[in-house]
Order: sequence, then structure tokens, then C-alpha cells
Amino acid sequence: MSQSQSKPPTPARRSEATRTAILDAARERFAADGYERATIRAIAKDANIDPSMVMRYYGNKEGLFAAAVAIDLKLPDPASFQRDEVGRALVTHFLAMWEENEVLTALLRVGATNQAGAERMRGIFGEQLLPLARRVCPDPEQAPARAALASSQLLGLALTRYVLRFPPAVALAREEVVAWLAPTVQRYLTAPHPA
Amino acid sequence: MSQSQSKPPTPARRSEATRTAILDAARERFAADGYERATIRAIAKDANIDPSMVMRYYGNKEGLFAAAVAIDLKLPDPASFQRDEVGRALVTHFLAMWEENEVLTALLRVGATNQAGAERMRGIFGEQLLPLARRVCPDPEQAPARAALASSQLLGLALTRYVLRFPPAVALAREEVVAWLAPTVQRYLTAPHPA
DNA sequence: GTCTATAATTCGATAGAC
DNA sequence: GTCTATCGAATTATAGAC
Repeated sequence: MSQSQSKPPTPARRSEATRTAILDAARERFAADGYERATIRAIAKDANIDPSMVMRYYGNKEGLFAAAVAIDLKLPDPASFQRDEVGRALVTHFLAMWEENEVLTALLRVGATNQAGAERMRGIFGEQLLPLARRVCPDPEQAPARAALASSQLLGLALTRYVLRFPPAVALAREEVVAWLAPTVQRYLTAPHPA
Repeated sequence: MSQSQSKPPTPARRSEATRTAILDAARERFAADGYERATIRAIAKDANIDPSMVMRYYGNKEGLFAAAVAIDLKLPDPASFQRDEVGRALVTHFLAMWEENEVLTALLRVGATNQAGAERMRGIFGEQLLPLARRVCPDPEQAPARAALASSQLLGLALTRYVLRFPPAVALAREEVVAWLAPTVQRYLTAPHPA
């Protein structure tokens, strides 16, 4: 890559580049190894910097994790699709999110064994999926339960496909996953309560 | 408890009791902390024995884990219920299994960050759920995919309810979980392929 | 069978030179 | 901003006395 379009490498910008390199490496390690086995030393080595820089920038390991897994699910606006298409829209969107980077895998792996990770997961799904559920489900009072049910299926697929790597779950084509899961998520969010 | 019905505490039986005490403590710790943070020292302390005994009996930490998470899902015989009730039967059975002891929670927590744990999880669901899927699904060739889809929903619920502890997922009554999830699992196992 | 002592690593975090 | 050196703590695992 030419530098012709880049800003000049002032110390401030160099620091910026170092920071993002650290976060990229941290996401990879947390996603691959979980919180405990993702060491600051290994992350620094991946980012080609000194371990002490990680501490300087993020204070401690928890601070690094918090910065590395900040994420916006970028859920589609319910106004952008028909109400009976919310299941398909959500499953499609989540598959793309899981495969475009490693933040969600890191969150899931860490959330399974780390209190702070689980809390972060609760926050993200509570604050970002719940509002959408409130707008599409029949009774707003049921929105939390319906959002949790939809989460259980979406996260369950991610667990078997990207973390545990069940061979048949990995082998499914994206369209097949959508075809199977969309009706489930649709029902959890919009169908009448099953007695 | 009176000892009147117990066998005499010969050295052999004493050793047996120590072994089960170790495994019980190990399951608890693995379920609560995951593989890395569940230390042999802590497990030994819980079991009121010396850490070196754990090594003596199980060789190393991996051997202890393998012994602690051996489990039979005890899936119901497909002959014992109607074909259109397999979803309800499976969800009901799994809820009971998850809540009766901590083996599955330990497996899920460890499987998320540990290769051996993930492999164990693949083995259990592949060898125990797959045969049942083969007997109830329309085309045996689709059995692996259908078993994986059913696993994704069952494990996803366990993840949100017992590991990540999403408040709405925890709050759901058992019967509500069954009412919502049974149709999903039923469809994954027996409905025609959704084109 | 049970326990003490300890070897051999590894990690997060800090201090301080340049 | 960057790096070297290192501390203090914790871990698995082993050797060997009793």
C-alpha cells in the first residue's frame, strides 16, 4: 500500500496504529483461546509490540478485553422489512456478523468462563436485541422472554458452528441455516404465546 | 447417616469414596470456573484431600477432566413416544438432565475454551443424539444436519439459561421452555426440508 | 495411602533507563 | 513512546519420607 493517501506518521497517529494492532490481535487471541489462555505476552507478540505497551494503553487485562470486544450489532431497522420477515432478516444479519470478524466469537468464548464476559454478553443482547423485539412482538410485556428465546437459537447456532464446530453444523450452507432457523426466530418473536 | 447399611471401610472402599468425592468436586469446579481456572488445588480442597492424591488417581489434569465429565445422556427410546412427540420428549428430558447435576454445564463451559472439551462435546452429541435422529427423521441422510440443528437449539437454551444467565431465560418456567422449544426441535427432526 | 517439599514454568504487573 | 529487567504470585507436576 502506498502512503500517498495516508496521514503523516506523526507520533499521535503511530500510537493510533499501535492501538488498533493491539485490539486486532487481542480479538484473535480471545476468540481462539478464551480469556485465561489469551496472554498479554502472546497478544503483544502478534501485534509486534512490547507487552508493556499493552499495559500502558489499556491499564490491565480486563481493560484490554473491554476495549477489544466493544461491538454494535448493527441490527436492521424493523421498518426496513415486513413484520413476517423479521426472522429471516435477523438470521441473515447474524450469520454475516459472525463471519465478518471475530468479536462475537471472542465474546462467546470468554462469556462462557468469565463473569465480566458473561455480563458483557447480557448487556449487548439485552440492550440491542430487546428494543427490536419490543417493536415486532404482539405484547411488549413478553418482549424480554421472546428476545431471550431468539438469542438462545442464534447463540446456539453460533456455539455449535463456530465454537464447538460440530461437523454437520459447519457443513451447512448459509442459505440452509437461514431456511431452517428463520421460521424459528420468526415464531419466537411474533407468534402467539403457545398456551 | 448410619453406617449400618454401608460396606465396611476397607482401604479399597475408602479409596472408592475418595475417588467419587474428587470427581464431585471436580465437576462443580469445572462447571463454575471452566478448565483453566478450576485448579487441582481448589478441587482437592473441596474434596478434603491432598492435591497429590488427585494426581495419583487421575495422572494429570486432563485425566481428571475426562473422568469427571463422562456422561450418558440417557436419551429416551423413540419407541416410547409418538413420533410427533419427539420434540417435547427431548426438550423435557434435556431440561431435567441439565438441572439434575452439573456435568453438562461443566462440559459446555470447558468445551467453549478447551480443545479436549469441545471434542468431548462433539463425541457425546454425535454418538448419542444422532442415532435417535436417524430413527425419527424422514431421510436418514439428513440425520446429521437435523441432529446438529436440534443440538443448536438445546445447547443454545442451556447457554443462555445456565451459563450466560440471561435474566429472561432464567425466569422462564420449565413448562414454558418446553412449550416454546418443543415445536422447534420437532420441526428440525421430522419436518420436510424447507426447500 | 497420605503428606511435605519443591522443581520448573508461566503470568500479570511494575520500575525505571533511554 | 519504547524497551529491559524483574518482582511476586500462582500453577502443574514430581520426588520421596512416613
